[in-house]
Amino acid sequence: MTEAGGFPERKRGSGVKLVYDQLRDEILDLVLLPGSPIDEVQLAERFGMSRTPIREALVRLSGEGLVETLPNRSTMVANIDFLNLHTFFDAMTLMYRVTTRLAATYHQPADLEAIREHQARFDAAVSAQDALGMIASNRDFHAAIAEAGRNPYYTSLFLRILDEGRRLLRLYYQSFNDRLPPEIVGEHEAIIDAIKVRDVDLCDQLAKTHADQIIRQIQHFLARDERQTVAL
Amino acid sequence: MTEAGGFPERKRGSGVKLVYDQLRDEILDLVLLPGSPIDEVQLAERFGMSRTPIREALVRLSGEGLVETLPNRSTMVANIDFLNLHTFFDAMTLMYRVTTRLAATYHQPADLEAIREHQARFDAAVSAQDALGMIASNRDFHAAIAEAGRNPYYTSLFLRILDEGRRLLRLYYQSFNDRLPPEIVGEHEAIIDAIKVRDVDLCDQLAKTHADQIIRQIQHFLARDERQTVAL
DNA sequence: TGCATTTTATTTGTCGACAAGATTCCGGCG
DNA sequence: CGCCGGAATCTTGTCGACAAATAAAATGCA
Repeated sequence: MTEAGGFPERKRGSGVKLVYDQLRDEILDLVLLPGSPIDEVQLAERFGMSRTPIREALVRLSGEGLVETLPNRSTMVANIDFLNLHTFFDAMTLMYRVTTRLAATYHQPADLEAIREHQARFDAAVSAQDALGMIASNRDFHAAIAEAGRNPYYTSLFLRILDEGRRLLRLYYQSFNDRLPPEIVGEHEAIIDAIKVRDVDLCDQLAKTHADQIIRQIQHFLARDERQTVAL
Repeated sequence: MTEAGGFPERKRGSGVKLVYDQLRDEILDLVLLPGSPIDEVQLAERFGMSRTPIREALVRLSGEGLVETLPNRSTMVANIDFLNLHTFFDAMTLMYRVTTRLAATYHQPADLEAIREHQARFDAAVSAQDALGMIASNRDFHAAIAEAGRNPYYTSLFLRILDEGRRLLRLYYQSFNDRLPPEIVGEHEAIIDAIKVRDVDLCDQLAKTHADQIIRQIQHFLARDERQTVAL
């Protein structure tokens, strides 16, 4: 399990970002399950560095709500609050709408290219029936739209929501190995077109429909999941 | 300047919060001016602790955008981006509206009391012509409304926006020693009433008017400030 | 004198160590 | 047999020290 100190040399100051990115990915991909404790010493050994940079990465993750830390007690991966999912859905819908509207107004040519690129990747994931790829590229697609809207306040909240959503979806795909509804591809295309012709109202409407679609999907999974849980 | 080690004994784990709160206040109150560098060693001496907790507090502040940190270089108090104030105004208006609407729907009796308490404090500050007290209690007033709305996603973004606004207002009050328009008191009362009777649409409308009022005020200050700057 | 380069000094990022809380384990007592 | 309290163990928060990276100063050269 442990290794003979064979760690790649890393530049000064890169350690925190490394462990931050890695931990973040593992949390969002549910490699680290919600509620599971995080041991600083263990991480330090794993990454071959001292506890200090690990600690800083954890503080950052805590700031983004991906990790919960009780004073003098172990920090753990943030739980998913199933009881208040409606607040999540509400915020998600609003952010979908607002960012898409703003993208229609403020986007520049380069933005459309970036958005199309992510959509292509999403399309490829759909063809390959790669559920996890779909989840990731769907997130990137909407993140690119938010970027095009050029409002950092919205973007930061939206990114947080998208990540939380990624975690949620991943939870269900992991359990049931399911697929996202194919309508989503077409909806993405429609959104791109609406952004391109700068039709704000259409963007708003499409974003709302799109959000509803995804929410319905999640609720569908959730209902199924509850049935199984009860069955046991 | 330096002291003979006479620091109040503090509990283990309280150090970070102490320095975090203190720094945060000083940043928002413009005691620490935007763009001014922050010296970790100096802070460590000032608070009578090692650099480690200082560092953690700075990382937290950086996560909230109150501090900007370049790798291997000095961290400094975050600048105010005057060129993109419109994104700030846009987000502020939306958050005013959304949180007030949600408060109308989800508030409970205790919430109204808290809101009224902050409004009373705001009123007192107005009577005392205490501009800084007005700024602070205005922020708390709206924060309490957001809390009553019970959507942590909105609340966290709104708090960040309110703090940024506090810094902006403080900037102008510091320069001109001015007063907020008295209409605000009445607007607050109207908002409280609308929340109490759970009139969502009225809340929305009042929140928008209120946001416009404050934005106009800030822009008014900003225009004046530009004139003075040019005059020099 | 002015510019480029080396040297010094300052500041940050990381480390290992240690002590305060917390947790677990264990034995004593009711 | 179960509950309580203390000892041992583990984890976290904080510290001082050191080395890399940067900034500042000093030196050399044109």
